[in-house]
Amino acid sequence: MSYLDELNESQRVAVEHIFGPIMVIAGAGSGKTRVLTYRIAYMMEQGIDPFNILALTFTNKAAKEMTERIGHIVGPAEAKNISMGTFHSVFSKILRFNAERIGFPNNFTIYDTQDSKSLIKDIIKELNLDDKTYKPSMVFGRISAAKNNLISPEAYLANSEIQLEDKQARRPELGRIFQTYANRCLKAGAMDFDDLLYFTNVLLRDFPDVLHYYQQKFQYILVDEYQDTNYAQYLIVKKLAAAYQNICVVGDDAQSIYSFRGANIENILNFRKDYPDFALYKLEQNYRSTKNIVEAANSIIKKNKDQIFKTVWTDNNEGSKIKVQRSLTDNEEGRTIAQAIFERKTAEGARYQDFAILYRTNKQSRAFEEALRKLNMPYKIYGGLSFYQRKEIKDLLAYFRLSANPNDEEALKRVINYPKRGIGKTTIENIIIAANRYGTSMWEVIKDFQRYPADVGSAARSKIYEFVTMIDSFGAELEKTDAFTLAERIAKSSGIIRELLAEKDKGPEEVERFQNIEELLAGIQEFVRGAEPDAPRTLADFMMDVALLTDADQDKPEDRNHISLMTIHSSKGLEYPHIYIVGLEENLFPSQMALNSRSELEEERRLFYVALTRGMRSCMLSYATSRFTWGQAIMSEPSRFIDEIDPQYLQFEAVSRTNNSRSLMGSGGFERGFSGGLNKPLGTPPQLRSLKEVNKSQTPAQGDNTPGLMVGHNILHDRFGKGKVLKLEGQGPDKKATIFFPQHGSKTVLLRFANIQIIED
DNA sequence: CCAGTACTTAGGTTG
DNA sequence: TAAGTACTGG
Repeated sequence: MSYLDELNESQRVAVEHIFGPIMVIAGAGSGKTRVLTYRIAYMMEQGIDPFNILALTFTNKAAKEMTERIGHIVGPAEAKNISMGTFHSVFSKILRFNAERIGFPNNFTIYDTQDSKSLIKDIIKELNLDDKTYKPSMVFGRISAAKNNLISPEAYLANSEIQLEDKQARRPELGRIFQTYANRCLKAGAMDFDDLLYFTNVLLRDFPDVLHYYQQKFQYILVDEYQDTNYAQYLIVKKLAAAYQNICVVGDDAQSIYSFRGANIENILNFRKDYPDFALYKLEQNYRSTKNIVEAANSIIKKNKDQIFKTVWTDNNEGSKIKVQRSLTDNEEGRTIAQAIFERKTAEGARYQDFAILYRTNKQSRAFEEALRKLNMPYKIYGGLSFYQRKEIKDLLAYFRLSANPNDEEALKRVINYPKRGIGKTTIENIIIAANRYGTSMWEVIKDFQRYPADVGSAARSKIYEFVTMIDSFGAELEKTDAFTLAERIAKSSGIIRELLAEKDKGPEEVERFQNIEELLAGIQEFVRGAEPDAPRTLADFMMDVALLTDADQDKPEDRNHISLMTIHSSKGLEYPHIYIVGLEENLFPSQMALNSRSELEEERRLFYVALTRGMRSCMLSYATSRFTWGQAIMSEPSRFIDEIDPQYLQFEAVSRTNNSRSLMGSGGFERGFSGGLNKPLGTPPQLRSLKEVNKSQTPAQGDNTPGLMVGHNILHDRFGKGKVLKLEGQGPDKKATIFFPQHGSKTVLLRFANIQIIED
């Protein structure tokens, strides 16, 4: 067993201790992943069936890498049989097997945050609540927190403490929104991210046979990043492990940075209570970073009160000191860092992938992006708006979702009138009203207006009928056709491709949109092609976990030669030879919102600790003295975290490198400020405004502007040019025509307004 | 019904 | 600044 020789003493003990509860407290860079992979490989060599192993990781990427590494030791075929993945992905699979038990279809949709917020927004409107007191993101946050603590809507409403709290905060209707939201998700056959945990717990709580089945299946459980699990995750793991108690949790309290989504450091303490005879191992030797970095990080984390005592140390070289870099503006910071990377790369012959720029908030990426592009250095931004969040992708996915689960309300609302097919806002609102009245989904209503009468005109009904027929026809193909063929067909016959093609010559963004659709289709093709002979590879299969994918997951090894830009949160678990922690300013890092309490500030400090410990050989800290926020330059002070590092590990570089002729004038930021002032539109003078209002009185023709217009006529429109009349409908002032314009596609216009001439040809 | 424009307002991190 | 909504003219 050669790999055991690659472990130090404490690592080896943790690997070989495979029965009973154990906790591994693993300092940053101490070989935690190595312990986990070797432990699983070791278990399998001891004869444990991979089917009986459950390994929960924090990201899909970590799961994938670990599966690969275990595969190298025990063989890929065997490694594949381990249940390894994020909580969300493993639980979503369990839920799909058992969905009908809890009243969901097994092809339930997973709502992403966007979907959830959009639904909440609609509900707030429907309940006639003020959307200023009930801001969708705040409401969503409350609901999410409730679910992470396994509080049902009913329990929420019944809990007098919560109710009092909401009343005092002047949002007494939160419980009702929560209840409505849960109801609508159920009707839509949809779960949000939190539901994946919440309902897994319900399933295991209410169905002893299911619990028993999974307890028998998962006789050996490993949990990575245990410090970032929330109450729901804690309880589920506890239930699953109850029968055999072969549970190994690995974590580092110093790297707990997800309390905002319910992560609870108490779980570490609870572990001691739940398994009093547990074994505790500490991994304290850091193999990743220089002495300077390790010591600097230690000197920071020492300032926190809440922590489990441990001493992280390293045998590595001392390394260079941590440079502190000041810039005048955020844009100059971008140039300075890009320049610094360029110089180091040249001096050391380093590769691009050796560098990472880490920031607190996604929006900071811009300055670096621009600077790197100017210097022609390849970079990749992780996080932010992911591929699957882009509008055009979500639109197409909405069609896929509808095909698999037509009750999916968010998908339906998204595409029932996209591309435009003349189903307007009022129509959609009335469908929702009807659906609510009959306690059913929007789809059921539009499928059968006889059964569920709705206030929808006959013109709209016929268009809806066409839409329903189309979705039905897609649905009928789901099981018969492979994912790629069907996806392509949907893209075409939904009109999305036509829509994007028509806009393609508008500009580079439109071209990119079209390419994104092509990329998605190519991805589906690969999904089908990469399938094992008898594995199901339908579009529904593809859709199963699309909602759970992130950008980092589709990172291909071949194109890794770039500088990485990401938030510190998403850098967790990664390492880079050279890192640049930027935007170290008060109110940005630590975030202004974290200044209210000690515990929040300590979490920011842990975040800084995580950032520092990503670095292997060098680390630079950077801040700017002024920064653009919402179009205004705001002065900023260096972060307290810089002062908190023992100065013996720091080297201050007071003068900015790019402080050359160009920036004397006041670099980027100020330039922007100036031109902003100069180009600022003068604003509409009051006189003009009132003139416009006068004009209003002499507005449009009461009736039809183009009498005698018939279907089939060729016409000339003042904006869209030549076209052919396809359809006429409505009477008097509401009379409208659907006209096909070769250059613009088909449009519906009100004849009262449209400037149309009939032409002969 | 559609498209262009004026106005408002964002608090941050992620599966 | 940038995105999202409300308004308005055709």
